[in-house]
Amino acid sequence: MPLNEYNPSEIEGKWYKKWLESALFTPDPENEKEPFVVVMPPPNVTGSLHIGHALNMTLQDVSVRYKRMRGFNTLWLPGFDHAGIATQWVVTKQLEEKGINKFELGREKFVEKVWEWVPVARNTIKKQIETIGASCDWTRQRFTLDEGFARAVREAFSKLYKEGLIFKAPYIVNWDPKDRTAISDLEVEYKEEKGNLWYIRYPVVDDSGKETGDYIVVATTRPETMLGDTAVAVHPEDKRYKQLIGKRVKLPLAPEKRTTWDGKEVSNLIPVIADDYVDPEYGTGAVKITPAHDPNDFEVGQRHNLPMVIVMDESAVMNENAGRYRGLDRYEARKKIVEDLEKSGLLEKVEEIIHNVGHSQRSGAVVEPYLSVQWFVNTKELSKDAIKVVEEGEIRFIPENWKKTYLNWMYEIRDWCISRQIWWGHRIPVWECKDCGHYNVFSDDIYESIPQKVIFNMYGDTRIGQIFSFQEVKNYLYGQNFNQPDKTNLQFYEKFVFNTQIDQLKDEENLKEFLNKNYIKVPVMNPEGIEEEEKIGFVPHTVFFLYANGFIGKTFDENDVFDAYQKNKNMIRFIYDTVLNGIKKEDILEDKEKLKKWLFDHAYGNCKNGRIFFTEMQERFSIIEDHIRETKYYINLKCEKCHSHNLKQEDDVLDTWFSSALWPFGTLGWPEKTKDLWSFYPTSLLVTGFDIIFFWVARMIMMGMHFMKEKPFGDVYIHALVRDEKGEKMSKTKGNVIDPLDMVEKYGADSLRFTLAALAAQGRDIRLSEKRIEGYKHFANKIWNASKFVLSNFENNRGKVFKDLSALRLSYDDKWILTRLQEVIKSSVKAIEEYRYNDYANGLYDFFWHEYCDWYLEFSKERIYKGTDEEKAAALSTLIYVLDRSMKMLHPVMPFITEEIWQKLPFKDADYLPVAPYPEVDNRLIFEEEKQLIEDLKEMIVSIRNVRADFGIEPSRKLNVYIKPSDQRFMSVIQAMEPSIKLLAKIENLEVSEGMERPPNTVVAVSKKAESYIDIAGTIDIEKELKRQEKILKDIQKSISISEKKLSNENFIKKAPSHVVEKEKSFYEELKQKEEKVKKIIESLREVQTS
RNA sequence: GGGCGGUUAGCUCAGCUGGCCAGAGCACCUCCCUUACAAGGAGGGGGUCAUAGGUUCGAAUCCUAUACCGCCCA
Repeated sequence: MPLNEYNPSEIEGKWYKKWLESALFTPDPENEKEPFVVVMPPPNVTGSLHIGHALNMTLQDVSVRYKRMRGFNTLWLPGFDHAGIATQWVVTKQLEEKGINKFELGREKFVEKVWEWVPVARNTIKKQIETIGASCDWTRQRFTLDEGFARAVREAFSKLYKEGLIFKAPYIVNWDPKDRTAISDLEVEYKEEKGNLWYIRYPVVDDSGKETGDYIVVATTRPETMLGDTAVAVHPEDKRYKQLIGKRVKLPLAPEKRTTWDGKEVSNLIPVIADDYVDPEYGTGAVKITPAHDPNDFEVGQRHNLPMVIVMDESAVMNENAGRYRGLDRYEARKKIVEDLEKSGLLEKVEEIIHNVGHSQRSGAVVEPYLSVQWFVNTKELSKDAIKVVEEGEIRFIPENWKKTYLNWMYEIRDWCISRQIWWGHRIPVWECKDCGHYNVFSDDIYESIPQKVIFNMYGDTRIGQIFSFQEVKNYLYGQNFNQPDKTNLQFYEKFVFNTQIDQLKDEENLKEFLNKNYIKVPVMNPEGIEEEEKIGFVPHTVFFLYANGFIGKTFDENDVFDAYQKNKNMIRFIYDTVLNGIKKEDILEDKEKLKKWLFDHAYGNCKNGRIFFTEMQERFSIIEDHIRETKYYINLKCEKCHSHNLKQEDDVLDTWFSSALWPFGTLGWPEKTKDLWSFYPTSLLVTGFDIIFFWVARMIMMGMHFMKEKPFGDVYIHALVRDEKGEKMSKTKGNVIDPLDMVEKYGADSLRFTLAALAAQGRDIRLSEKRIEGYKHFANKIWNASKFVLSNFENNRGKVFKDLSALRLSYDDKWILTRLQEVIKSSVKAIEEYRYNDYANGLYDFFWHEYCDWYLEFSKERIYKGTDEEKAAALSTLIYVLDRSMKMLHPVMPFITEEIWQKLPFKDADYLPVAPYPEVDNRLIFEEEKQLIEDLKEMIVSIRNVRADFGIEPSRKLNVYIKPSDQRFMSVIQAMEPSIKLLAKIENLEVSEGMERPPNTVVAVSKKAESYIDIAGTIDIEKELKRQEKILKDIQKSISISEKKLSNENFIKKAPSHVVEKEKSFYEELKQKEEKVKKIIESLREVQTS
């Protein structure tokens, strides 16, 4: 069936579905073929993909599709990033628009809202990725906050903690006062801003604290932080201040007593200390030291053991340490303080300066260096192997210059602050014991059985609490999974998390039994409808709880109850605090005598101590059982140190990048030793942008080396940033993103992909213009129409087309295009393997358009329309052959149009193009001589066309042309190709002979292998022709002189490589011949002129 | 302040380890609706490759310096 007009939207929709149905992108880990693995950088679930993602996806897909066609067992694993702060930000905004405040909503409800949003964003993005044609394996789709990742994160955290590589410490962090969270160094953006440098006098005091009248002047850009000063530092060798070292100064404006972060009192008389850190040349040579609000000062403070005074709260509002400035915003306080200093004559001067101010990448707020207690990863330790593997070239950066960037950063890596004071993310798996203060870091290692691990993971995930109901567990386990909508969460656990069947949780009965057996039951009473005197209080509930869970037996006395209570006091208190906080606690249980009495009164009045029977008990307590609303279960977590149940999990969540750092192995099943992990780790290639080399790439390498003892990937291709037409960075937060779907709609995914690949030269930013995409749509159209031509002729000549070209009588042009094809196959492979996507795309563009279409197709027409069967067979078979290879080569970059066309071709060697073999060079189809002859023929045709244009002869006018070839060989080519030549050069009559003399009134076109005499049918303007030829001669002679200069240079002959010299020589010869020819023409023209 | 990169045609950019008098797309000019394609065809104009030195037989390509632009880190 012939093709209609090219309409991308008609053909792009259908193929993707078919590919997925045929599972072309789902590799088998047991396959013996060499693997090629790429993990997709997971897009954030914040909105939709921008053009930068499209570039990222396209480049990955080109490499992945290419490798798949080369026969690799190819896996491209897709997924999504929960993107902590970014996603929380998006949802917060959405809620604010509805007038909902997240703090009023509360953590649990807020996180629910985020979970509602995530699939919305996820599905949009997924659809975009599909629309672009990414050949990734959706059956392995993952999420950085899915069940498996939650487990992997806890495992990683716990291991690192136990190895001493994670610690909690007070430290200066970058504090975002708007979002009220710490952020990492990398999340701070510095911008140059105008500011002031205030010079402030600190009065020197004597031993008794009285001002001596001297001052020491310090300079600061942030005067409000002076309230937190605990020293003034000078350089130890600075003569100006030497005598002041050890003395004290009085901190102006500060209250007499301030309190350090850990509750100690600090006076407003602060010491002058000596430290090398101070640059005596800079400012006044004296520096105020604010250890709690400046990173450098913090270090000075550590060295000198200075107290640390925090003067602001989490929102950057001045706190009680600020005395009379308390309650003011930091900038109001700054203003006020400057005013007050001025009034009291303590402000020496003000200088205007330009300085770098740190802003939060996310919220834009000015970052406040702030002392707080945070969790850190000791990256110095982890960086060792991560440095080695890059230094030794085991991991390769492309382009290579990123290696240096990476290493420089790694050499000076700082501890990584991983705690974030937000709600959306992996909650830090640390449970602080409220009784002994011990930090318990739990992973599911504390359980033996898989079902228990599952429940623990659900708990650690905060999907269920430490106290949970059957219903909650059931709903979750049997509910739809986020990654794999056709699976339940339990099935996801089985397949992706534990890699095993979990029968004990499979149906409700088993599940209930499992819970009853393994967890402490907490009866939750229904207080309504109970008579006042029977209302369940703390004591009866506790006794029942102890009884129901077997802490005391069927028979018991006050000793049993007392002991059991004492043993489980923390747990009971915890449970009561959590689920029964309406009930008043009583101290009866703490006192054996009271307890005895109570038991006697309430439970077993007429029975003897220790011998009450169950039935009687039940009679009394039936009232309680009647009022059990439901039974909850309690996860029996205990402090490792004091066994208290009074544990509280950290509220903070982990930096998103902590989980994405595990991406290359977490997605493959780690910490389980799965087949996927075994077969597909380490991965082969990572394609990403340079903006996340530190955030992500470096951390994946560190974590990969640490946990897998092996690099996470071999090659790291760093692509350019796609900028908008103004050259500005597109970013999620700026909102200047371009929706690639618009481009797809207008120009088709193939055109968009081709554009991105063609622009992806290594090392430079891409400034994308829509024009460019439009241009490449024209290319797609060209492919379409050329194919239409080939296919329709094939339809009309089915029997005359052959797969094997060796049996055919190939003509010069067949051999030429086949030779060119081999060369292009070779260069395309080289380009793609070296990640020169632009060369790959442009190489194919040129070949297909300017050789296959512009020349070969045109050459072939004569034989197709008028040739013998034998000639038709050769031409059509070659056309089909080259088209087939071209579609294969173009497929990685233009998957849809190539599939559409290829499916219509004969001799298919696969069901679908994504799994068809990439073309290999066939040495039998290389014909050097014929290739050269056709190149010469092309030049001859162009020279004739040039004459037409120069003389303004319309293409419709056919000319008579006489050709004098320079040798016999070329003459036979002309004869063989005569009809085509006539067609291409629009010639009416063509005469060829070696002894051809220029007929009168003809214009001459000189080419390498021929002189063509063109009868332009009319008297020629001799003047004009002379001028034209003289110009040609001049150009030739200019080249000759350059060439002569080279060849006459002894050193060139001696030192240049021989092939260069040879080339130059033959080039010179050619020029000389041409010069000769042109000279003769000019001569004859002159003769005509004078006669 | 430290580091990295850029400066090539009017615009957007290629040009890999130095080797045919520098290329593409778009834009521009001329001619053409020739049965695959006007989303096309044929032809054309346009650059002392930022500047100044240097290395070399040979430099857009390597080195040094300068200017301007951009990015990253502190």
